[in-house]
Amino acid sequence: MGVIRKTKSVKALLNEFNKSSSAISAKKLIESLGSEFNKTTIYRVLDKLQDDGILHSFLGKNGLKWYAKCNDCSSNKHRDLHPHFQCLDCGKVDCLAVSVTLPKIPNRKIEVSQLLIQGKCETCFA
Amino acid sequence: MGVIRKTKSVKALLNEFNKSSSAISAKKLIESLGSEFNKTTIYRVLDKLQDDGILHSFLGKNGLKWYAKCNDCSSNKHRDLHPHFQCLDCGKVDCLAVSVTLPKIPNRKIEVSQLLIQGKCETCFA
DNA sequence: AATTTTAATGCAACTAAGTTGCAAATATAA
DNA sequence: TTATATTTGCAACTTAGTTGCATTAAAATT
Repeated sequence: MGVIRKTKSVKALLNEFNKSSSAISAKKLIESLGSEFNKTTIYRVLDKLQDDGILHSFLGKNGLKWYAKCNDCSSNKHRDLHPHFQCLDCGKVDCLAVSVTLPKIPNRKIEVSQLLIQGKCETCFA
Repeated sequence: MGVIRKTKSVKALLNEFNKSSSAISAKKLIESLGSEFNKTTIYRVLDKLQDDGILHSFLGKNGLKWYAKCNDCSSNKHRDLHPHFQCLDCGKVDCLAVSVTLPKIPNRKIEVSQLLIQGKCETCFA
């Protein structure tokens, strides 16, 4: 919730997410920006952008952490179901603009949900 | 697909999964069986049991790997949607006996899906 | 039952994503 | 411009999971 400062690293990261609407893994961001910024900084800025509701995160293949711009999500709560699609061939991950209805689960309180769909993307599905 | 041998480690692991129907993390299994078997062995047996369709795996909180007994899943393909519920308080994970309908996604081929629901379980939801 | 074959195991060293503490640097407020 | 609070880099660390290889133990063959 902190006041986020417009530092070089914040700008650089936001810029990456504005280039395309795909999700980007922390690993990838460190590959592309790691010579300019320390990986600790990258992790911390991503964290902060998530806290501020600008990005949301989820786990992809192999437990890698991915981030994507929040579109519909309210800034501080992430209660909605985020379906993500990861291509098992090229590794690309997209947020799907589709809503999924959760099953009714009695006696439990749902706080977050994560739906990861894996397969072949438009490009790799020949 | 290899012929799986009935070794001590295989029996011990199967025994753990027969004790309860909850999912168990690899980490937990290493904690409870790690003095008797090497962690490498545990990881390898889990892998093999998965290959043979006896267990299935998925990623929980923090990207930790969890395993659970396969009930409805066909032995070699895991195309069905497996909803899992992880309690954010006590950490317990259960396979939900609920079916979830996947959205239609044109031009992509769905191979696996994973739905992780997080919140408070029956016990922790007071 | 003894031997051969093949798969399973232990060990130690490694990999890699992500984290932590702290001193130095930088952005913002005063 | 100075004071304050946040951000950064660095190096060292944590930890889940993996790899190669020599040894051991199942199961198949004789």
